[in-house]
Amino acid sequence: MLDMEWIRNKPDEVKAGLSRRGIEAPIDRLLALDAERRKLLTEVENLKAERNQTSKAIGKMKQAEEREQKIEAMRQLGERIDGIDAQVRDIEQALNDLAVEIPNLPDPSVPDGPDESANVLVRTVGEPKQFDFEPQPHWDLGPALGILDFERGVRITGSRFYVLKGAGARLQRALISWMLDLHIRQGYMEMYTPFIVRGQTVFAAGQLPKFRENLYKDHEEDLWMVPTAEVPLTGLHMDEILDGETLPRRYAAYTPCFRREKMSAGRDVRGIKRGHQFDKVEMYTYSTPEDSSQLLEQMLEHAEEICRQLGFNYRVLELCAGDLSFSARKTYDIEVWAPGCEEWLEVSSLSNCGDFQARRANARYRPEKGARPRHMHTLNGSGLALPRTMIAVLENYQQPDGSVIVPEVLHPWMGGIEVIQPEEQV
RNA sequence: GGAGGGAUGGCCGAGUGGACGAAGGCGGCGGUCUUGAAAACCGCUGUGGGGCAACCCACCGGGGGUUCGAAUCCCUCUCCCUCCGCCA
Repeated sequence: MLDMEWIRNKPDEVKAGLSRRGIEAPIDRLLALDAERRKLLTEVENLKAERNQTSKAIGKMKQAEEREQKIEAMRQLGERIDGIDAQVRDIEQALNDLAVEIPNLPDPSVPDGPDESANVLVRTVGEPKQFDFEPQPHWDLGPALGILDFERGVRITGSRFYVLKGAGARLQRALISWMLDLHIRQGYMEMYTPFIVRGQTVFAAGQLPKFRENLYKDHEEDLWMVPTAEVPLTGLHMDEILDGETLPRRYAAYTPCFRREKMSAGRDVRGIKRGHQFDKVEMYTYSTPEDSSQLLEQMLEHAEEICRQLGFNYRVLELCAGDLSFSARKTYDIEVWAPGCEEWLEVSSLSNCGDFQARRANARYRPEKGARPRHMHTLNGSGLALPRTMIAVLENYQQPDGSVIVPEVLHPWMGGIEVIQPEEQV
């Protein structure tokens, strides 16, 4: 949610920012409603002041005649007040309906561009791994090793679901544990959150009301399955006022993520790259407005550390204005090279959302004792998305015989498995 | 799922429809006293909105209603607690 006061004072800047995203928001309509709202508010508040004052006096009146006369006058005044109040409510509803659909403004440092083709390559780290044989894609490797089962996933649930088996399931769990432990060393507090949340929480993160069709929802209750840990972590401090000295606060959480992705049916159908359910370890930071830019760079570094320790060849992209997601004002993506399916896989997306989500969540902090509360800034970033990390591990560490070497950093969690060999009896 | 009880300011805890934005206590901040500290005493101590100065409006879990006037009465929803049932 954008700051109404800012829209009122700098409408041209707001329009310019939104047009960089390729969006023409109804700012003028918003301003007209806002002016009307304030006009009516001033009017009705004056009437209420009069009513309050007279009602107080009525309580002390002795003469029945004067008393009755005033009561009648106030009854009529009350009707006028009710009428104007109803108008104000309608206007506020209309105002809100418009405001909640307007995306965040891009940070001034974000490059121009209409879509992903204009994203800027920040750096590439490492070289594509060289093989003296033809590297296989994971959708061949995994089933051959008996650690990845598409047929049974489809049988249980439907298309785009799969089962990880044996060392495959264990490898994913090892990645989760290792990444969480690394994030703890990087200064994050590990969190375990609910995986289904109320609509208000989804709204706070920005996925509602606009992206309803991408979410799974309980059929009779207002409960939604999380599309990312970003959602419960944004909800964590809803309606709170935190002590400024406790910022920044860094949280890391493992959650499954559920996405209907109706829009993307037909894309990336092969393999485990894009499913309706996937696991992710997420980093999240609450910060002051002053620190958030620098903290985004830090979180990027923290995610890159994972890629480096896994020995990946990866690249960092900065998203252009037209490719930013709804709540973000600046975003970096990290992509790793998968030699089997021969593509760059987005394993992480790190965003500074500024005060956009905090405003929707009413999450504030007090800079110092006695000072007025301000909205915090929120930042989120994957560290990392599991299926794509699994793809990169399998495809980069494969050997000519189809076995896969387990990266050394994961050994403590693999129970002695250093090479994944074909499983028996699966 | 069934029965009952509750929800008040940072916390605890009062509150007969008009004197309550709300007693009292705790905590916090400032001051007096003191060489310093403690104690004692005095004062201040919520959020949002409109004007953006004085001031005004709203908020006592959420929403709706009764009334000239609601923390206080009515309806409804949510959440919490206790007991029973069921379960991991």
